[in-house]
Amino acid sequence: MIEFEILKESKISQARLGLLKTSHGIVETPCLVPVATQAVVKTLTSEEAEQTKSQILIANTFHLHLKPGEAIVKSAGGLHKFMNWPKPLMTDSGGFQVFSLGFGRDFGTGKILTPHQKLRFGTGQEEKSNYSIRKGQQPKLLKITGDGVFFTSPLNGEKIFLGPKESIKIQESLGADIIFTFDECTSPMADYDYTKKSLLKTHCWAKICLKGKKSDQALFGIVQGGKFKDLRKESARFIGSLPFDGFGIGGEFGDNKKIMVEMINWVIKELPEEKPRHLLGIGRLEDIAKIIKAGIDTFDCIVPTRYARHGAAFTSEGKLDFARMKFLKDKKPLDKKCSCFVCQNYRRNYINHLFRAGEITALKLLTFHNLYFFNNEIAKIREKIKKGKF
RNA sequence: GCUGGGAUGGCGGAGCGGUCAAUCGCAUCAGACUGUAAAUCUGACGCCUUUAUGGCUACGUAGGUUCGAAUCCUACUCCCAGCA
Repeated sequence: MIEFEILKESKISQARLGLLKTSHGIVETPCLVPVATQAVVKTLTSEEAEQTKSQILIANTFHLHLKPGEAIVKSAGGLHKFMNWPKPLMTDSGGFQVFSLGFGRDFGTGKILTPHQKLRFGTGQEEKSNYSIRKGQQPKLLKITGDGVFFTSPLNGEKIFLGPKESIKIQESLGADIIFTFDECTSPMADYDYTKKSLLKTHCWAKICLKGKKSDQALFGIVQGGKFKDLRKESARFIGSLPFDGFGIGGEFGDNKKIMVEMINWVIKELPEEKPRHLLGIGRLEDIAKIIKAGIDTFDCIVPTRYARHGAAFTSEGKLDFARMKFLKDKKPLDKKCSCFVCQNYRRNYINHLFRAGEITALKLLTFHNLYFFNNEIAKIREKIKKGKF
């Protein structure tokens, strides 16, 4: 079980300062939840992940079900022991893979359409959008049914069925502190009718998850509804009315950032104030301030970690690309304003050399720094909320 | 000195008569990445031109054969291997 204590609510925004108390420790919110899909923050040991000031991680039900299988994790004493992470953990339900291995894969889009993709595909709202996903349509490699989803394993092509009951059962075996309902994350290309039908399914699954859960883990219900205001509000009202321990806001966020913040506003008004709100899969640096101001308590995002592996360092000077040769002659620390161990001990020329030489340590150093940097930026925001300045 | 092999864009290396400004890899540059099929993907990469089914210069050097040569022939220069 968890307890959520709101320490302070901002008077100038919807932001709030809180404590999310779990049996594995307390999370100060607002807070980034780094992604540990396969029970690891890629490139880091759990000890290193802790040193980045990360307070809580999120692992993935679908991927851990495939490999190594929840039985292995359970017999190891649960996820915390398995990965030697003593702090709080979340598991995502596998609902995102309904999108990422489905329509996301088919059309090559993420959950926010880029301007280029918008031009190419339309948004699903326009009548003439040739590529919008309509009611009854199925992804190429998945079959989405009323009971759950038949996946094609990306590892070996095997058929895998995951529904609300299966997801909860797996998440109980994994043993995270906070688990999520099994949902369908919809595509930004889904039209109104598709989204509405999907929403009803997600709602039905949410009830099954709630009913099927036997453990004392905290269960968060997930709000869907895409970019459509009435559906978002309907979903928030419905999911918000159920006795969940907290709420996830998931799904697509249209084709621009303004809409994203607007959508969060629609949803949050309908959710019980006293419970924690988790925004699923959003967390670029430029988004973080906005979503916290909109009232988000926790959010997970692959940006600090994946971008690191692609050579990007987020610093007080902006985003630096360590795939570029120019840093070979740069003897400055990665970020002179950062106090992480990478910035204290290593210089840009060396990190650049390692990255360009294909050395895995470069990925570790950049991952470590990026997480530390993100966590630090968010700590500053918490400080501002405390002082009434955010 | 003789015999054999070779010289291709920043590098490595394909091509062996036309569809070749030249496969591919590396390097370089640019872009993408938001509940991780992601240490990944996309694009540019002789010069000029905003674009092209555009122009120019190119496959060691100099000639030649041919309607047409990176590709065939001759000479030269250099490199490599084996033998003296």
